[in-house]
Amino acid sequence: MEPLYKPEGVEARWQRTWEDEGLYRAEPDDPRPTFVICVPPPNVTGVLHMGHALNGTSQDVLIRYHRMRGYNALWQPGYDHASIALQNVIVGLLAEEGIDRLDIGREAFVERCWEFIRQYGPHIIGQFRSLGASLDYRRNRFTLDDEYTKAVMRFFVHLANKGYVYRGSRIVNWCPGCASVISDLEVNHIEVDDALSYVRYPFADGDGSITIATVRPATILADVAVAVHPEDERYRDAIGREVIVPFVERRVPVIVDERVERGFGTGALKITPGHDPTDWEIGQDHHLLEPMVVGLDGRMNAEAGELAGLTQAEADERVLAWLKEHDQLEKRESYRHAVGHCDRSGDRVEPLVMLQWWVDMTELVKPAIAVLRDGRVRCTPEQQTKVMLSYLENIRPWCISRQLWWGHRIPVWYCADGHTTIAETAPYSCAECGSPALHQDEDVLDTWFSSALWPFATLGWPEQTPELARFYPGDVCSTGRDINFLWVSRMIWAGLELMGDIPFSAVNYHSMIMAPDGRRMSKSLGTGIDPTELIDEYSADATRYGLLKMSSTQDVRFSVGMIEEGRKLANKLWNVARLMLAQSQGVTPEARPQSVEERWILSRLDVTRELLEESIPTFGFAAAVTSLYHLTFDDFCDWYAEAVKPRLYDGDDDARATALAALERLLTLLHPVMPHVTEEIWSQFHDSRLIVSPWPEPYARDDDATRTLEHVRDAGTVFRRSATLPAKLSDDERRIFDAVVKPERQKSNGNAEAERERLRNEIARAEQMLGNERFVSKAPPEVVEAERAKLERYRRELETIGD
RNA sequence: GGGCGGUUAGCUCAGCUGGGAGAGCACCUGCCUUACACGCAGGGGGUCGCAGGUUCGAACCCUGCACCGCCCACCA
Repeated sequence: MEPLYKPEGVEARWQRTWEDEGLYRAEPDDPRPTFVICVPPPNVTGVLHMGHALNGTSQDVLIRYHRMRGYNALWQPGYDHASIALQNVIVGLLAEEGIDRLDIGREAFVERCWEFIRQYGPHIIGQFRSLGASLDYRRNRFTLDDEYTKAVMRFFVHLANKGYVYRGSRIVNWCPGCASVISDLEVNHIEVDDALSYVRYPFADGDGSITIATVRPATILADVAVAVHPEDERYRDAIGREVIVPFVERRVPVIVDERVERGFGTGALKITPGHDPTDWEIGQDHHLLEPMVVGLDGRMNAEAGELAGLTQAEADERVLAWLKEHDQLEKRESYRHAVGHCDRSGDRVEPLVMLQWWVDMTELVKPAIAVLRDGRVRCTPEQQTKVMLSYLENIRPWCISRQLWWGHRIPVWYCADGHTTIAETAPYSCAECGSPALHQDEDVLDTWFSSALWPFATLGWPEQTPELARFYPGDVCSTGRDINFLWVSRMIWAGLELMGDIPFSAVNYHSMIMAPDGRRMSKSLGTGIDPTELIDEYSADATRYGLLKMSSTQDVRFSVGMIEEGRKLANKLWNVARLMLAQSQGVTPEARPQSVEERWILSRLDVTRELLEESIPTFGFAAAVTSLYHLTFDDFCDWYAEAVKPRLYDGDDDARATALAALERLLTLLHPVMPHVTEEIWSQFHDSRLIVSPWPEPYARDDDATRTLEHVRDAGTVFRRSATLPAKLSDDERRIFDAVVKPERQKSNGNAEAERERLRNEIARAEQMLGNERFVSKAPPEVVEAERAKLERYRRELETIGD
């Protein structure tokens, strides 16, 4: 064994070995209790990013921990077809070749997508492997596999049969860049600088006018009414009269609606149901027409008459010019407001009225609301429960159709008479008229429609497989907050609807790792840090450690120092193992503690075991790795190893056997976090595999040993500062003292006076507190008692130092 | 506009239900002591964002303010 731990080669070797020996596998006929993690399937469009690496590591810690604790632990890999994201990637790749997707057609385009999947799908799974993720790689699933597609079709038909899925004409978010509608959750509201134009609409009877405010003058062409608030005194006389829409000079009514904000603009709102969500809702209630003057390309369409073909900005100019000419533009003021943009393409979203497929959510989410309320599904951090609930309680219809080619095609067929047939597989004839001439809906489903089924479709649903029976419901879903609504909430209600049970009982939201400058890590900003480079430079073990240390509940800035800490830990472990193994050839590990430091380290190991048993299942990974670091450096190496070293050299077999037993226990505790280096060391003195070794049993704590060690530590501190060896040390204490505290440090004695000063101050403070009657009477007795003990100790120490 | 979180050492962050301000890195001093210089032993460094309040006692609880970040959102 080399003095410097070199992870190159070691990690890949163990990853191969563990997988080849089938140690990652979970089987349905394994009778032990199950532990199942639902892994967010990464998109195939990207490489592993920091979020994947952090999430993968925390899940792997959970899986390895539960595996060691004797669970039948299933962690199943897979990836998502990422309908809109991948389609955009392929469109971009084609564009580089100068090809338009419309030129090559749907079939060829989809084939290009599959080529991409075949090329990059294994790539991202391979990156999880190099992190040491102990997924059951045989069970890899893809959301567009035949079996999975069957589940998606069953889901759609199920919802349609229950009346939740319907086709309807509603206002949608149209993304001109993606040439598709998107759901509300895929819209980002971004602040933009606009101008608010105040426009006079003359009354049709020629008596005066009413002024409205708009940021989109060109949409005036599609106005069907002007609305005011029912209790707005200013407009009481206007209600029921007609106004003339400028430019198109159309007569429209003045209506009342409570959704109008009296305080905004003039308190009068032009109603354009074809191009604004609020207006659309008002239009629905008042049975207004929904004309549209903007087309799918974002330009003015044929309905815009002489403005047809212009961009909206150009059309705005033309309308404003007309208004000025006719003295109907009262004023313009600059105005900053949030406007919807497509999450994928960044294009400004165009609200349009279109015929699309929808899921009516209100009833579907009720069971999900219930399980979140009663704690059957718990979130960490728990504030997220409230966030999720407020989303579900205010849920709106979900638009699930997309005008894309890549994805699950909607299982709906139309005949020439316009009848609709909904079926899991292509029907031979129309369900209504029997016509065999059918054509399938051209659209595909929202990619998240299939993701909602992930926890059970990956287990074989709708088939009743042994896997499904054994591994559903699962236990944990670990993810980022960014897909809370898109994915997590949908798995919960879909699981309850289709399986009649929750998909998991705990959701862990990991922190977001920001770039060192505090900005979001992103490829486009150039702030991304590639975790595979960290693995190459620092090892997977060190990267895992560092990421876990960064995984607090809040968002955190990336700092390479955490990873370096992990590398140091691996190296430290390697070297203390080197010491112990070199001294213990042919010795069988067995805890036969003879001395106080041995009793003490076994006790310390057990304290840490208990701490890990509390923190790991509750996702407190940062606390877990911190305790492991201090256990290894401070307790195991700096105190225990130093103290026991002389006896190892002396050939004390009890000390050697105990050292190996303590090392074993340390490796076991560290294995979930740093699997490779611990397995490598383990293999130096075992034929078995650490990955499947049992988690340590509780060990009787030894408070006496702890007290002794603390006494030596205190004595050492006093000794160093005073250059005077304290008298009353027992034999055991003196031995540890000689081994660890090292007498030659006698020279560093310059601080004796400063130390006396400190102790005097402490004594004065404690005396003051104990002299405070209200403190003594009102503070809990144990606190007062502790203060008395401190006072005693300080006085003793001051005496020990002497003058 | 609504909601959530943050502000602690030069940097990145811990600090659980109120009771002696912590870690890692960086910095300074001394050590190549036969496991480890990716190390060992020590050290300096903080008005816990600001202002009030509750309490014997506040980084922690309450109120207000400032700044930063995130999520949600149909005031045109």
